[in-house]
Order: sequence, then structure tokens, then C-alpha cells
Amino acid sequence: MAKDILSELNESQRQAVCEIDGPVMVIAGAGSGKTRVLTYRIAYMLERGIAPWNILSLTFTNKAAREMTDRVLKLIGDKRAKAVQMGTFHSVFLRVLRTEAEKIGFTHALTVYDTDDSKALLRNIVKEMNLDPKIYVVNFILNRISAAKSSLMSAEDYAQNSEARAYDKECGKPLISDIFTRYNSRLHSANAMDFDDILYYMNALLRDYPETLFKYQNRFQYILVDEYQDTNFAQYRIIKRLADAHHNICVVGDDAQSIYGFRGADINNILNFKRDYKEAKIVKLEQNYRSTQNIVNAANAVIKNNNKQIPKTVWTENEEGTPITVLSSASESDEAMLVCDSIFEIEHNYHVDLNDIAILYRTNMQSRALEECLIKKHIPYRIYGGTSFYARKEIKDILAYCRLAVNHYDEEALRRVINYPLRGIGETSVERAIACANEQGVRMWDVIENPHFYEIPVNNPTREKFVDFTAKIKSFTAMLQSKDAYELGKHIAFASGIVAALKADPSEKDRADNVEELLDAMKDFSENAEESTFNEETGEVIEHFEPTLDRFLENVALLTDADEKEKDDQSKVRLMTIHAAKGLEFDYVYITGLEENLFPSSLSIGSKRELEEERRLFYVAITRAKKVLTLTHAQTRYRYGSMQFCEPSRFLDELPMSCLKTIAKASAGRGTFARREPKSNPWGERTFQKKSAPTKPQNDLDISAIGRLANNNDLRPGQRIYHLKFGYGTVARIDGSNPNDLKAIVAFDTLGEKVLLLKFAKLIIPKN
DNA sequence: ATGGAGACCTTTTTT
DNA sequence: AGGTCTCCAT
Repeated sequence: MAKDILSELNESQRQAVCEIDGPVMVIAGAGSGKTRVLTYRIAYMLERGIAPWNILSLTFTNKAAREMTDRVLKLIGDKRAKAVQMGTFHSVFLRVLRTEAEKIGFTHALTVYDTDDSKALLRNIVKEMNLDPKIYVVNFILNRISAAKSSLMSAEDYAQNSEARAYDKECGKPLISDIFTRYNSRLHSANAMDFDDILYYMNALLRDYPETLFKYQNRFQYILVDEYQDTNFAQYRIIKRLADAHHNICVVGDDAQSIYGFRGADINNILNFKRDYKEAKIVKLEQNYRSTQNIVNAANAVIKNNNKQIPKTVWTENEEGTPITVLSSASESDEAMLVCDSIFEIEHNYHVDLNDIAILYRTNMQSRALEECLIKKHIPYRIYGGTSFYARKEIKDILAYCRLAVNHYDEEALRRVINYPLRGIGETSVERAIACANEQGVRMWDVIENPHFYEIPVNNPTREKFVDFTAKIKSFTAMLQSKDAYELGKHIAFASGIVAALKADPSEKDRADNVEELLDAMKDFSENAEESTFNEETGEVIEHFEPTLDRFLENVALLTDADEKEKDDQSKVRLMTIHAAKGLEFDYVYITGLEENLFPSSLSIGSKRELEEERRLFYVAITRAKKVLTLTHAQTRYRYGSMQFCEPSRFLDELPMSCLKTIAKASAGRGTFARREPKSNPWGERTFQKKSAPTKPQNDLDISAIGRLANNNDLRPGQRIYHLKFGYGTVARIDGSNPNDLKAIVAFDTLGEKVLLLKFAKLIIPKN
């Protein structure tokens, strides 16, 4: 068996698979068979007699984990494969944390706050502290807190960190540290963790409890980490601690595909591996099996423009393939039309399966225009991303009841459903209960459970409503052990009154259906529950498993919509962000919106580091394609409600001409704009307007005939300006402190006063 | 308490 | 532009 496995691998792959003792870092170029190496390695380890429960395999998505399990299963044809601990960082560590919860001041019933819960809590805290929510924007605060936790900084560390404090002060938000402290203590008293806490506390657990560390070091003697380039500091530390005893660690990654820097992923983790493990073996997988030569060459040419990277040469023996097409379009709807036409053509002329086609974009909002067009042309599609199933209101409502049944202290869940379905507990009553709890230093649940004892300042009937509510929740709690997730979930859906409330309103049909679907998922979970893992020789139970509701919640908390399974088997074009496409491959790939300020994003253009990340993102996008790659850009696009002119992305200039096909013109029938024309521009040949404009116009209209583009310094009160849409006017004043956010108040000659965001307005200083 | 009108904000990527 | 939130009128 082992022999068979190895014969299917090339030399470097074989090395990556067989070096099972000691630290190994595999630098896996795009399409070089990374997943294959990981799965074969696990199979090989099992072949060599390593106990499956001693293997820990960490991935970033549940989907990747599941795929890995399936593939190992197929390879080994053995139930043992299921006993391998495979999962995402968050899911595996959450499980550990629930087991060890008491050590870190939580209980086994702990629940997980998703991003919405975290934001809701922060919103409440900002309100309670009487801060201006316009200054203390929850997104900003959460990002700060998340970044701190990801680098293992506690609220106390943060409070003492002068750098962080100075930064916050500079942003006009000096109280972030206090919010952080409060946020953490609220999470703690709710017996809840946010996403980042899972990593933070996991590290703390291993750091502070040597015997626990020892236990898991021996449990996980062989560690594999996928997508190592995307690990953050917290993940790095945890892995390091776990691997410290046996040094049997294998990390697989590609520095060129690091695209989560914004979330704290630290590319240095991969660059420093050799420093941490002196005896480490480095294996490079450089042969690409996925894509045509044209695609590989294009990807290489693009990534060459980045400075910091591990030297490697990705090459392929595949055929040269079709040249890469770049399509220019007049607008986003034109772009969508070009893409759809092309898909329609390959589907009908070449009988391409729609499942093999993907449309990728930088931001989720870009899906709209594409979606409209796909509908119009009756092309089936599926969009990944956007609001996930588990983020929907009705689903969150039911799950809130479930969470509350498991963990009475889950304050976000409590607030969410205490008056839904309506039971006459108004907002004022809730506020009074909370105030009452805060005054007496107990939790909200405590006071509403005993409203008379704690003397909540509400009338008696309301107190009784509180009691009734807690009684109902407690009746659910009582069934936690006796019923499986599906039985109890179903009971809760009905007994909570949610199903009745949804059924009462015919416009809520969709929501009712979604509840059905959630129950189906629970059923699936309960029926196909994984088995407990135990050591066959000693009979020792390694991992006990019951399909209870709290176990279901544990899974669900960390699911994303990418993990939702297909409902029908109809072939569909896939639409997703490039981030979501990481790790996937398609025969035909369309990368849309290749425009400056969109891809690369305007937020990244200022910083070299972030620009390089955008380039890696482009690299990832290109290398998703196996056979045919099409790139598109639009010359105008609606953004913030108004039309913007868009320059083609600088990334297009980085593609080697030898890989490109002549550029199709913008969609037929309509006129189009000329593109800017640097000498090196390979697809600027055909233009539909005169090619004059030797200046570097920011957009495609001939600005030079009117005047020149204004820069911020030009714009003083009294300055005459011209606006493409609004005509001539005079600047009244300039507003805003942040240079990125300056607004001009302009008195237009015919239209009166308007406020324009300078970032987007493209004002022109007229000649003379 | 419910719903509608209007203000306001958004747009990076996500476990 | 579109979605969400707020406030006001019912």
C-alpha cells in the first residue's frame, strides 16, 4: 500500500510525504499538489503505524478539513482516518477549551460570539459609557481588539502598551483600552468567547498549565498545518508550544499566496521556520500540475514584482494553452455582459460544464451586476459569500434560544430573544433589568430569574413575564442530555413560538423555510454524528462524542457560508471573492474588476506592504485557472451611488505580452472609451476616441480640452472648477480633517450647492 | 407597537 | 444605489 502511494508522487512530493519525523516545511507553489501531499502524508503516517489520534491536522476552513478527511478516507479505506484530529484552528481549539474550560475561568457550557454578537456587545458598551458612536465606531474598535488578541495582547497589556494607546489617542479614540477591558469582562461574565479569544485562551491554557500542555503535546505528537502563510502570531505560538515536545511538525504553505495580512496573518511565520527549528527540512514543490503554461507564466510574471519572497520557480509540463484574454468594457453592466456572453458561448459551443467556471472579484459588492446579467441570460449560478445562512435573523433567533439553553449567561443571546417572539417585555423593562444587574454586580440572567429578590424596578406582571421566560429556557436546558440536537432543536423552534410567529405572517415564508433547513442540518448532525474515538488497544476513550445540542452549537459557531452544502446538483457558475476562492481550482476563470482603486483596492495603494498583498491576491486569482483565464475591467463603475471613472489596474501592465490574446473591444454596438495610453500598453491599440491626450488623464474623457485635473491643494474657496456631471461652479469651502476624507462644498452655476467627496469627485481646474 | 419616511452610511478581504 | 437605522406619526 505504502508503495502504491509513493509511486504516484514526484521526487519532492515524495520527500514531503515521507519525512514524518522532525520538522518539515513544504513550500508549495500554486497547483503543485499541496493537498495531495498532505493527504498522502497522513495516509503514510497511518501506514507506518502512527495512531490516528496522535495526528493533528489544522486547516483554515471546515471545507478544507472535510475534503482532507474524505481524501484520506478514500486513500486508506479505513475508519481510522476519521480518528485523525482534522479541523480548523478554531474548531479544534474550541473543543479543547470546552474540555479545559474551568482552568481558564469558563465553564463547559461556554458559547461563542460571532462577529455580529461582538459588534452588538460593543455597541452596548459604547452606549453605556456615553460615548459618541460616531467616533467610537464598532468596526474600528473590534479591529483594534481583534488585532490585539491575535498578537496575544490582553486587555491589561493593551492598557499598558504606550504605542497602542498613542495610536488610539491620535485617532481621537483614547478610550478604546477601557472599552477593551469592559468588553472582555462582559464576554467573560457571559461565559462566552469571541473568535480571537479561542486562540488567545488556547495559548494561555498551554502557557499556564504545564500538565495540560504535556497532555496535548502527547495527544498531538504529529502536527500538520496547512496554509501556514496565513497563520497569525497566536496560531504560531500555539503550534510552537504543541510541537515543542516532539518536533514532529510539518507546515505547508506558499508565501506568494499570503492574503490575510489584514487579519494579522504574519508572513514571517513561514520565513522564520528555519530559525525556530534548526534541524528543519525544507521541501519545495515547484512543478505545477494545474494550469497551462500561459497561466503559470502570467502568474510568475506578476508575482515577480514583489520584493519579499522565498525564491522558487514554479514551472509546468502542461501544454501552452490558450492565451489569456483581457476584455475592456464601458461599464460594470457591460463587463457582466461580456462575461456572460463568453460563458454562454463556451457552454454551448464547447459543452463546458458550468461547474467548471468561476467568476472572481475583489469585493462582494461586485457580484450584483454579474448576478443581474446571469439571471437575464438564464445562466444558473451560485454566489458564495454575502450573508451566510447562519447569520440570518431567523436562524440566529433560534440559535440564540439554543445558546441560552446551554449557557444562561450568554447575554447577547438573551437580549436577542427576551422579547422575541413578543411577550410584552419592552425595551424599558430590559434596560431596567440590566441596570439592576449591574448595580448589584450580578448577571442579567440572575435578576430576571429572581426579579422579586433583586427587586427589578418594574411592575409585578412584568416580573412574572421575566420568570416565565427563564422557566421556559430552563425547561429546554433540562432536555440537553436526554434529547439529541435535532429533537431539542425542533422542540425549541416550536416551543419558543418562533415557528408560529413566522407561519402567522405569509411574507415570512422564506424565513420559515430557512428554519426548516436549520432543522434539517440538525437532523443531519444528529443522525450522522461522528463516533467517539477510542484507543483500540487500551480501550481508553480519546474523544467522547454525543450529538447533543451544545455540540451542534460548537460546530455551527464556526461555520461560514462556504461550508454550506449544495442543495441541488444542477451545474452552476460559481461567483466568489478571490479570498473565498483560495484553495479552489476551475477550468475557466474570469477575474473581473481589474481597475485601479478596486483591484488593487484604494485602501492598499498607499502602502507598499499592502500593495504587495494585493498582488499576491491577484496571483492567487490567476492560479485558480486550469485552462482558460479571462480578465476584465470596466471604464466606469457605480460606487457610493455615483458613477466613477476607472483606470485599468496596474496589474494588467504586469502581464507578459506573450501570454496575452488581442484585446477584445468593449461590448458590441455601444461606443466605448479610450483607455489611457502608456507606451507599454499592449491593448491600447484600438480606441474609439481620438488617441490624443498625451497628458495622463485620470479617466477616459478628454479632460485636457477643458483644463486639468485638480489636486487637493488647488481647491481653495473661490476657485472655479468644472465637474463632468454638474458643470461649472465655485468652491465655497473645504471640509473635513482627514486628508482621505476631504469634502468640497461647491456652488454650481446651475445646480446650486453640492457637497463632493474629493476622493471621488475628479474636479477639473478649467483653462484660463 | 407598528410602519413609513428620511437620514445616513457604506465598500476589502473572513476564521 | 441600496440597505440599515432613527425618529416620528399613527
